[in-house]
Amino acid sequence: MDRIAAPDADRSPPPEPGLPHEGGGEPQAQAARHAAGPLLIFAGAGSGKTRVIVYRIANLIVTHRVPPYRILAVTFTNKAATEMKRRLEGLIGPDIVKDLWVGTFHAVCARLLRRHHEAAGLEKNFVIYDDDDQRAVMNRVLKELNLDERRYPPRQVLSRIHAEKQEGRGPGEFERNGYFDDAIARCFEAYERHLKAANAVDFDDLLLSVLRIAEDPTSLAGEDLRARFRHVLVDEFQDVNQVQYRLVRAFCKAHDNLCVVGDDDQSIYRWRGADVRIVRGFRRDFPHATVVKLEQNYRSVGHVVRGALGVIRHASDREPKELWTSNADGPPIDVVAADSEHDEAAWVVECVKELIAQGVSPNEIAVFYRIHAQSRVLEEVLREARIPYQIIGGTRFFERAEVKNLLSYLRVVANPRSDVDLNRIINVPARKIGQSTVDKLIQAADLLGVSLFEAIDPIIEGRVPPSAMPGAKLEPLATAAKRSLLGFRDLMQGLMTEARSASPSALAEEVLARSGYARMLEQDESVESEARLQNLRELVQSIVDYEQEAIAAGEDATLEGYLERVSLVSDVDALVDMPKVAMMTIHAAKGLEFHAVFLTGMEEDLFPFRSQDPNRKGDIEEERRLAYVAITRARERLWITHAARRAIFGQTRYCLPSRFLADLPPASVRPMATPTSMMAQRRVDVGGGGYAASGGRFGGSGERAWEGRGSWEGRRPAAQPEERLAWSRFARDGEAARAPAARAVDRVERAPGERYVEREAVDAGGEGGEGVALRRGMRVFHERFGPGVVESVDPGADPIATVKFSGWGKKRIKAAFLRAGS
DNA sequence: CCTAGCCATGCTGAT
DNA sequence: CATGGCTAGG
Repeated sequence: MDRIAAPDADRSPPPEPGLPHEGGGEPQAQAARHAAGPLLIFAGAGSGKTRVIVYRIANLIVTHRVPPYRILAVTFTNKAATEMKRRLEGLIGPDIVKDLWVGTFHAVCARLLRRHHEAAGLEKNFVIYDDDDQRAVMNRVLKELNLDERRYPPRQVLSRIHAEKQEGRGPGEFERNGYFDDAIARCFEAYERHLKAANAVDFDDLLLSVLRIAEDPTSLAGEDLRARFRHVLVDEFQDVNQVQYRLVRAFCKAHDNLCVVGDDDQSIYRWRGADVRIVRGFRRDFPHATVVKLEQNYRSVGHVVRGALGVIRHASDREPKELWTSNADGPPIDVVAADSEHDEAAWVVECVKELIAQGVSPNEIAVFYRIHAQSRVLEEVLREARIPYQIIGGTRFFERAEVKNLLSYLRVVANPRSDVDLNRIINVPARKIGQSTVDKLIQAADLLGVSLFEAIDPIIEGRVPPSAMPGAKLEPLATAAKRSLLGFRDLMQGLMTEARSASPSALAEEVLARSGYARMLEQDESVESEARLQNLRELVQSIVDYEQEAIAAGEDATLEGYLERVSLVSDVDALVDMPKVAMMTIHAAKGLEFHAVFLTGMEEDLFPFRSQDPNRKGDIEEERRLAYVAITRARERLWITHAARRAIFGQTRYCLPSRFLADLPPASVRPMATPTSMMAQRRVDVGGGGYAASGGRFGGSGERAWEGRGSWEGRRPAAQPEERLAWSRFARDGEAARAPAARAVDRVERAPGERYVEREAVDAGGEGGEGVALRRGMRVFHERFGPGVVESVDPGADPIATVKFSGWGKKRIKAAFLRAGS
């Protein structure tokens, strides 16, 4: 009976495709056996695309005798790369696998760029600047150009620049429209100049630099890049940007042995330059391409597949395809109405507990959310319940201040020209080098045209080297500042000397000891300092891990090697196979699958997300595809939760269920409400005549395929009318809400114990209808637009309210046409 | 001239 | 609500 304890027992595995001894006429096998020329695989969610790539690589090596080092397989995360290697090792053995080029675009390009750094005008020890570093550079640039950072927010300027770079354009090709763009163009130019001076690259540069080399017909390095690979495979092809596409085309120029696997329905990275048109235009670019469609889903139960299809069916502009499955229906999707984010979290934890009690391993359970800010409440409740969990992303380990500080020390040791890193640590721990001293140092560096580190000696000695501009004059430093600066220089030089002989981990220990960083934290006996020390120990351990891995792979463990790896890992990659419940954003969930999935915060404005900032326009279509990705991660059990109110970004919002919920086929859904939510509901029923009698969209029909089936019914009976209400009354057609109007109930911030107070207020309110005052945050119902939330009210004899409706947006409505909604 | 504490202001998603 | 810029104190 227990399908939970044995998750995939009733699932037949897909046919084994593609190994030489295998026959098979399935699309999977066809794709795996395809040997030469362009190949496009449209792979629906759960159709086994990783399997196809793995078998195809094995086939190329075993049958077609392609040397492994001539094969490049690009994945989207390091985790996917690791998984791919693991599976290949089982097929063809570790010795062959270690010669393959498997990795993310960024990791592969970093490796190639180390090899061809000269062609890109970089030193071999270049460092990779992350978001924070980039912002620091941009702040300096804005200051240098005398631009007001209120008018030119560093984030926005950077995002413009990244957009350009992702299209393959440099400052020279920047198209200006108006004088605002002139400023951006100057920032762009200065930003590039600063990176270059610091011997640093950003993420875009990793790809762009390699691309420029690869597309250069005259350079030897370019020739090497174009001839290096004989087969190129790209996973998640729907999410490549122009630069990445040009890159793979350059790699394949000689032979067109390009195999791409993608699903336009899962394109969720448009905001970072991904261009779905690339996958859609592939057949135009490669008219002789073989096209294979994988449309059978082997992963999920029927209800989950149909739920996902319901959502994606409404997407405009998709490649025609129809995902299907022969898997059993399985349990329906539970759509759960909660009262608040706390109520939602409590529900999730209860369900998780139950799953674990059923024997489901915690690492087969995942909790998804749209944005990181949602994770905190969930985390608190899980911790309280002593359920092991792991948060993927968020305030990531490598973004913690202490971790970044230690890394900055190491990066300066590796590359003294890295100004951002030097600036970060020059006074950490505090060593009496304050802002004014640093300012003078920056000024000196600008004047002399050298890095901050190189400017230390000249400024201390007050001498101007002959290379400097004529007439250059340095701001004199106070004696105390000179001494501090000298101490810092000696510290760093000592560490650089140490680095020549010590291992990276030993060097890290030295940094902590000599810089006084460890002592600073030890002296402060606060809990935070304790945690920071622990994080630093963890970081040192990660260096040790790296060294051991490098030795095992027969490579040298270098500081540069470690720093590069650290710059490119994401937390998804760190997802360990320990029995922990995984919590992550949906973006991080792409490519993963779990037995049970909780998709939380399914509310308008949160998912689909809409920014407060009216200048930033969301993309509903991309949000829809994101919902599709989320749903298709679940193999068997899927809960989708939404809350009626949610405190987020420092304010309480009143929320409508997401429009995507209305797209789920009713027959695959089991609507529910948390106990607290039901209480809230009953209050309204008492006050206004109630929805209970109305039944609702799912009430009384024969649509409930789940009725009386499966062990879940017994444990969590859901067929009580009340429990369906909170969900059903927001069904898209608004049918459920034809019930007699409930009167105004303002649910603002009321503790559970206060609910009778509220009810009294309702009872005292007199007749329904006119006498009801509309208030901000109140839920209302309109005959045509359905349920909505009041945003503001223009008072008067005939008040007009601005109401936000699910799926309709904001409308101005006369209060007389509105009924209280709940 | 440095440092520590205060107040204010932006916030999706990630290699 | 967290980082960061700013001010007052040392």
